[in-house]
Amino acid sequence: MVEITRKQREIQQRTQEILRVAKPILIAEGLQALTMDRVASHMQYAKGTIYNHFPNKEEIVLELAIEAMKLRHKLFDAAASGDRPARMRLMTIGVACEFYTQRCPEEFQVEQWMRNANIWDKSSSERQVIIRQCEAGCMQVVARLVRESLEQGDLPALDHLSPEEMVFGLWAITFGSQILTASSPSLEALGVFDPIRAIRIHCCRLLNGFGWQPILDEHQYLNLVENIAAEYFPLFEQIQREHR
Amino acid sequence: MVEITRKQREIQQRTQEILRVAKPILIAEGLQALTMDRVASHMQYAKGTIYNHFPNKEEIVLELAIEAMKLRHKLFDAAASGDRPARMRLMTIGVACEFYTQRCPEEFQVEQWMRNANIWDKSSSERQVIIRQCEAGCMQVVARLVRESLEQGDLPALDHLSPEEMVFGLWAITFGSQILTASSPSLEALGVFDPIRAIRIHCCRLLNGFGWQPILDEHQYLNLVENIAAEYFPLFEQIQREHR
Amino acid sequence: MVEITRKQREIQQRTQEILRVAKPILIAEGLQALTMDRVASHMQYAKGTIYNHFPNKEEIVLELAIEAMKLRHKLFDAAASGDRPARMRLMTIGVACEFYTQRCPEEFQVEQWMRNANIWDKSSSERQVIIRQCEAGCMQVVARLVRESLEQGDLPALDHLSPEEMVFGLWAITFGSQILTASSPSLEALGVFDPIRAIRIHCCRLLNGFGWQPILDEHQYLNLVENIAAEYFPLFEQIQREHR
Amino acid sequence: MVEITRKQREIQQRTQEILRVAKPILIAEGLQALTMDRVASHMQYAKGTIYNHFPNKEEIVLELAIEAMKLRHKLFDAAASGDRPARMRLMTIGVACEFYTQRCPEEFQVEQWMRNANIWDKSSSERQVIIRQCEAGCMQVVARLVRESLEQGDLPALDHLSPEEMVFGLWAITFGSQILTASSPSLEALGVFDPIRAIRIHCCRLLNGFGWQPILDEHQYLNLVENIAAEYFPLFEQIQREHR
DNA sequence: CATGAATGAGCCTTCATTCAT
DNA sequence: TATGAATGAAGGCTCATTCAT
Repeated sequence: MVEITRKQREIQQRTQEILRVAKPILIAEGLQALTMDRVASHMQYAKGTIYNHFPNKEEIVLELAIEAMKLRHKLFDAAASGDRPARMRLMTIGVACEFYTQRCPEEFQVEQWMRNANIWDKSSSERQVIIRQCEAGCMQVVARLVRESLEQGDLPALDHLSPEEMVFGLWAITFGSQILTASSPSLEALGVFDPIRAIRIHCCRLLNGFGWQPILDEHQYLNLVENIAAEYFPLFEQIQREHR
Repeated sequence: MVEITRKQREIQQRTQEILRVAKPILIAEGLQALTMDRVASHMQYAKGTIYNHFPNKEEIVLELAIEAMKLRHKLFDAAASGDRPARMRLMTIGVACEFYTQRCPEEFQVEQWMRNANIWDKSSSERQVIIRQCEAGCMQVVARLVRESLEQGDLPALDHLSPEEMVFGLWAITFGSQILTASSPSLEALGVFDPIRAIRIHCCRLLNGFGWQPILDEHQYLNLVENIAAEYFPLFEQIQREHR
Repeated sequence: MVEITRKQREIQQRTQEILRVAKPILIAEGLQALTMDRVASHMQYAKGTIYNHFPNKEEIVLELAIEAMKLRHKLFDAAASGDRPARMRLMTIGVACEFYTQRCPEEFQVEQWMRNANIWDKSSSERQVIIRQCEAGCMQVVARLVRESLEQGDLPALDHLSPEEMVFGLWAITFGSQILTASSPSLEALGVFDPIRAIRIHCCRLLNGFGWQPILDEHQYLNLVENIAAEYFPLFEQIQREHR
Repeated sequence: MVEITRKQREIQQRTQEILRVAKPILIAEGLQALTMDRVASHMQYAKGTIYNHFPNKEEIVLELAIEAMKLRHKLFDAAASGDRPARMRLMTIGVACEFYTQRCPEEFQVEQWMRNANIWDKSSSERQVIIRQCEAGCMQVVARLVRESLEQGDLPALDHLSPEEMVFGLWAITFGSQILTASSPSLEALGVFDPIRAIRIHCCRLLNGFGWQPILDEHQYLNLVENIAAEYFPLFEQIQREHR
C-alpha cells in the first residue's frame, strides 16, 4: 500500500514536471515548438516516458489548460465571496479577470491554445469533459450572482435572457477585448488607447443598461474598480502563489 | 499593351485559383493542413508555380484574410449608409456582423487564422499593412457613426472614452461572442441557448446604458433587429455574390 | 554587314554584362549561390536570355576563368619581358603571382572554382580547350625562361627534369601555398606567421638549389623582390585596369 | 554496464557504416551528390536515423576528414621514427605523402573536400577543432625534425623563417603538386610527364638550397627515395590496413 | 517502467531548364 | 530573339510515434 502510494506520488510528480517544462515552451514559441523531443531534453526523463504520462502533446496542452482554468475558478470563487452587494461582487469578478489576464498571462495564453481546433480534435474525451466542467464551474459562479440579484430585486427581471445568457454577454465582452488586445498589433493606431479602462466603462454602462442596482456613473465606477483592485489583488496573488 | 494585359489577367486568375483551392483546406482542416503540396495537388499547376505567386503559405492565408476583410468592409459600408438615425445604422452594422459570421463563415474563420502569431511572423510587411488598413477602415465606419451621434446630440458626451474606444467595446462583445460560439463546443450545456439573441440584447442594453437615443426596450429592439435583418440580408447577399 | 556587326557587338556586351553580374555572386557566395535567377534579377534581361548566351551556369564560371587566366597571362608576359637576367625575370613572375593573388583576389578565386570537378564535367569541351590553352600559355612563358637560362648557362643542365617540370615545381609551391593560406583558417596557430615571405625564401632556396645564377642569399633575395614589386606593381596595376 | 557498452558499440558501428557508405559517394561524385537520401538508400536505415548520428551532411564530410587526417598522422609518425638522420626521416615523410596520395586516394580527396568553405561554415565547431588539432599534429611531426636538425647542426640557422614556416614550404610544394596533378586534366600536354619524380627532385634541390646535410645530388636522392619507398611502403600498408 | 534509436511520411523550399508567346 | 511562368525532381530537415531492450 505504502509502496503503491509512493509510486503514485512519483508519477504525479513526473506529470507535474512535464507540465512545468512544457508550459514555457508553449507560451514562448507556440504549439509547433512544443515537441516531445524538446520536453524530454529539458528534463531527466526520456521521450518514451513522457508518452507514458500523456498519449500525445495535445493532451499536455489540455492538461495545462485544466490547471489554468482551475486557477481562474479559484479567483472567481474568491471574488464572488463575501457579503457585499451582488453587483459589487460581480465587479470583483471583472477585476479577477483583469488580474488573470495581466498577472497570469501564461495561464491566459494556455486557455487560448486550448481553443485551437487541432488540440480539441486530437485529445481524449476524458480531459475534454474536465475542461467543460471547469468552464461550467466558472460560468456558474457568475450566474449565481445574477440569480441572487434577480431574487433580491437588485436586477430587474430578464425577459428573454437566461442568467447564463446574461453572463455570456459579460464573458464575451471581457474575452473579446482581451483577444483583440493580444492579437491586434496596434490598437493604438486604431484610436484605442486604454482598452482596459474602455472595457471597464462598457461593463458599467452595460450593467446600468440592465438596471442592475446600484446604478453607478462612470466616475464612481472607475474609482470603485480601482478600490476593489487595490483590495483584492493581494488576495488574488496569494491564490496564484498557492496554485503551485 | 493588350498582350501585357492579357498575361497579367492570366496571372491574376491563377492567383485567384490558388486562393480558391487553399480556402476550403484552411477552413476545414486548419493551418497545419494547408500545405503547398496539397494546394498544388488540387489544381493543374505544380508546386513551384504556386511559389511564383506566393512566397510561402502564410502569405496565402494573409491574402485570404485581406479578401475577407474587404468583404466585411463592404458590408459595413452598406450597413452604415442611408438617412436613418445613427443608432439604427449602428444596429444595421450589428446585423452585418451577424450576416458575416453566419453567412460568410469561411471569411469569418479566415479572419481568425489571420490572428495567429505564426502567420503574422512569416509574412511580408506589405500584406500586413493592407490588413491593418482594412481593420482601420472597418473601425472608422463605426467610429464615424459615434462621432455623428455625439455631434447631433443622440449620444451624450463620453467623458473618458474616445469614439474608437466606444467602438472597441462593441467590437469586443460581438467578436468575443462569436469566438466563444465557435470554440466552445457546448454553449447549450452551459445554459446559453441562443447566443445570437443574447448578444443582441446585450448590445441594446449597452447602447441604452450609454444613453444613445432612441432608447429602446428589449422587445422593440429585437423586433427592429429582425426587421433590419429582413431588409438588409438581401442587400448583403448581393454584396457577397459580387465579391466573387 | 553593319547591321550584323552591331548585333554582334550587342551580344558581346550582353555576355560581358552577364559575366560582370555573375562574378561577385560567385566570389562572395560560391557556386551554389550562383543562380540563373539571381543573375537575371541583377540585370535588365530575363533568365531565358542568359540561356541564349550560356547553355548552363558552369559555362559562365568557365568563361570567367578564361578571363581570369588571360589576365594572369598578360601579367606573366609583362613580367617576363625586358633584358634582365632570366632569374630576375623569373622572380618578377613570382611577384606577378603575388600581385595576382593579392590584388586580383576575385580572378584568383575564380581559377579555384574552375578546378571544381562539377564544373569541368558539365561544361562544353570548346571552353575547356581554351582553358587548357591559357594554362599552357602561362606555363610556356615560364618554361621559355628556363630554356633560355639553360642555353645561356645560367642554369646547369637538368638531368631528369624537362623545363616544364622545372616550372611545375615552382607552380606547385606557389599555388599550394596560396591554397593553404586561403583555406587553412589559422596558419598562425600552426606557427606560420608570414606565409608570403616564407614562400619567397623557399623559392630563393629552391633556385639556389638548382644552381640558378645569380645565386642570391636570403637577404639579397628578399630585398630584390621588394624592389621588383615596387617597380612592377604599377605596371601590373595598369594591365589590370586595361583588362576591362 | 555491459548493457550500455553494447549499445554504445552498436551506435558506433552504425556511425561507421554511415561513413563507409558516404565515402565512396563523396569520392566518386562529389559533395553535391552526397545526399542524406542517397546515404540512407544505400543502407538498411532510414534518413531520420542518419540525422540521429550527424546533424547534417557537412558533419559527415568532416568526420571522414578527421579519419583521413588521423591516418595521415599515423603515417607521418611512423615515417619520422627511428634513429636515421633527420633529413632521411624527412624524406621518409615525403614518401609517406606520396603513399598517402597514391594509395589512399580517397582519404586524400576527402581532405580536399574538407577545405570547401561550405562545409566549414555549416559544421559544428567541435569537429572543426579536432580537424585543426590533426593538422597541427602533422605539422609538428615535421617541425620537430627541423628543430632537431637545427640543434644538431645538420641544418644551418634559418634567419627569417620559423621551423613551421620551413615546413610550410614543403607542405605547399607537396600539396600544390598533388592538387595540380588531380585537377589539371592534362599535365602531360603541358610538358609535365612525371610530376612525382619532378617534385622529388624539387624537394631535393630545396633542401640542398637550405644546406640541409647530408647534401645529396639528384641521382643519389632519387635512388634513396626509391629505397625508402621500398622499405616503408609495407609498413605504411600495414598502418593503412589497421586503420580499419 | 524507462529508454531512446529508428522510423518515414511529410514539410517547405530551391532551381536548372523548357517552351509558348 | 527575348521573355518569364511553369515545371517537378530533389534537397535538407522535422517529429510524432513505435518498440526492442
